[in-house]
Amino acid sequence: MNLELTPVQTVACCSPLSREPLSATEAEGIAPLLKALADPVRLRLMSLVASHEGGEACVCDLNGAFDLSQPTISHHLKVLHAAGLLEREKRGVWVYYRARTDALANLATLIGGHSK
Amino acid sequence: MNLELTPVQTVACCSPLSREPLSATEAEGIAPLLKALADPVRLRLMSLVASHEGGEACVCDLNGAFDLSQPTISHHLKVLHAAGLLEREKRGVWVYYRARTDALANLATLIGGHSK
DNA sequence: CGTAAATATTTACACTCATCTATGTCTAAG
DNA sequence: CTTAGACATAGATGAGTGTAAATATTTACG
Repeated sequence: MNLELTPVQTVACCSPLSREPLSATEAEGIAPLLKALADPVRLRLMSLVASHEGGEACVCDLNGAFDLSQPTISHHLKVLHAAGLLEREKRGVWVYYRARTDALANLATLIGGHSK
Repeated sequence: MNLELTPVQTVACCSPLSREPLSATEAEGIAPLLKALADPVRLRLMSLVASHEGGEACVCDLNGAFDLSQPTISHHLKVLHAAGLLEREKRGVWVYYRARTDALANLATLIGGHSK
């Protein structure tokens, strides 16, 4: 039912914001990625995972950092995963999330346009 | 009525996502900036303004690029301005918007963390 | 002053979203 | 098989958001 390619692929295919105008389809591909990051809880989740030892963290590590219910954290992780910003891997009873640093780097290049 | 500091100032004061965990207050300061960008129309608006000749564009230049009513474009510009991503300057009958490239650069550094 | 043009504000509404509670699924251990 | 723990899903609710229509504000020019 979904005809879109993953946001991660989308963000890698266009020049920085200030170089040339974004097309409508490009913008519609990138916006979901930013929308996934545009939440305080998800920002902290990304930061926690990305800065965690080994570049990964299990949900049990993350739940404690927030004053939110476990399903809420699970929901936010799902959003970040759906956007392609987090990778999931189940090991035994635990689920580990790893940050997609390439996606973050591409996004940063698109926004800041520091080089290419 | 608003007791918060501008998001532009907020984003400049913390290390990249993958260096150390974001605090709750930091995340709440940065999220509005991303939320302002997390819309296809606003992304294109930022791109149009930033890539326009002279780094600025008047609303009359922007309205035509979209299939939306003028008040809607005005609304989106207001959101970007409130977030500190656009500067406003009225010259005669026209209003010119200029992209806050420093804010974009800071945001990119925070997300991508390419250096410091 | 009066009119026209450029842009902003207000109001209203449909839609999305963040969160909770309750429940389900999977894995490991007795 | 049963029980417990880790994580996900489902459904509900209240708050927020994108859009349009109508209206207001500002500026330029006769």
